[in-house]
Amino acid sequence: MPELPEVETVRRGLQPAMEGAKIVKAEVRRKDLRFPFQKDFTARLDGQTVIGLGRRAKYLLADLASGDVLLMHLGMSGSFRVIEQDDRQAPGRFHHPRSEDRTHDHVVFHMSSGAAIVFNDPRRFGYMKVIARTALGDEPLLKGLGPEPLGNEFDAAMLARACANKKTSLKAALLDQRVVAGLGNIYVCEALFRAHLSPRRLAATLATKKDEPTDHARWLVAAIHAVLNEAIKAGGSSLRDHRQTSGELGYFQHSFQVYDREGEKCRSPGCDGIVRRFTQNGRSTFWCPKCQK
DNA sequence: CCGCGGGCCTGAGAGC
DNA sequence: TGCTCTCAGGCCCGCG
Repeated sequence: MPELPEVETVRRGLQPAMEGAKIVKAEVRRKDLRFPFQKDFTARLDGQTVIGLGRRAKYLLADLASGDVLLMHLGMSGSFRVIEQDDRQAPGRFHHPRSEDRTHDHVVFHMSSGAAIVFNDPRRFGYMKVIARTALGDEPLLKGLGPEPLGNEFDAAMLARACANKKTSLKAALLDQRVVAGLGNIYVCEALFRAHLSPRRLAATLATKKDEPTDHARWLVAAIHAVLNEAIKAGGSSLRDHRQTSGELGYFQHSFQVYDREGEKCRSPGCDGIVRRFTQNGRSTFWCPKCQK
């Protein structure tokens, strides 16, 4: 499911239920998600107070009082929902994708407040792992990640430098988590559209020969900032699986300009182009050939 | 080192 | 209705 705005939406939804609360018991309902659970996974969570809930790229990180960090990734289809104590008696009251089908509820955190936090993931591309906070810097899953797109370090100069020696397309470069961490297929398509840049353009064209950022790099950074901030404000995009932790839908999908709009009219003012789709590195790219150059 | 394609899973939707 | 096929928001790994 989830790109940065969806993960951030989930983080904000989980925060009130997790921060300051204790995980009385962690329940794991199968032996693996994408990877097998660590042998001591539940033992390291049981009885732990959650100090804070953060996000790095598409990862959620729960800081525990023990000094461990619980690392969580939603994969393609992972979702969390928070069931308040009052609602646990009446499960029909909250909405959830496939709300009748609890088959894919793989992990439950039973919290000291009486709330249950349930992780559901049909495709099981998601995963969870407990690591020592002191080992965060060596964690292979996080090690290669580029800058946060909404962080201070990410600007046109940095993006240009990261792309300067790339031999690949702009689309592929923005999907590369080493270049910038947190974008996925939807928001890359949308950002390129807003910047009026072709997904086929070479990534290296964002930099001059002296590795200085071009105006295109500046447009693109502005477009990335705008689309992510707007999407977060909208609670993310709900296509198939993404829900907020309350069960509510995000609504940024109504603001898509190109994603999933193949054959429809370009929404750029004054442009009469048609949105097209093609495959790049095995993924669908949506764009307007008329106003993205 | 880099870039690409395959594979991991299940479910939804299209077409027959 | 039901089968088969394609596709899906991510990321690791092995290959050239």
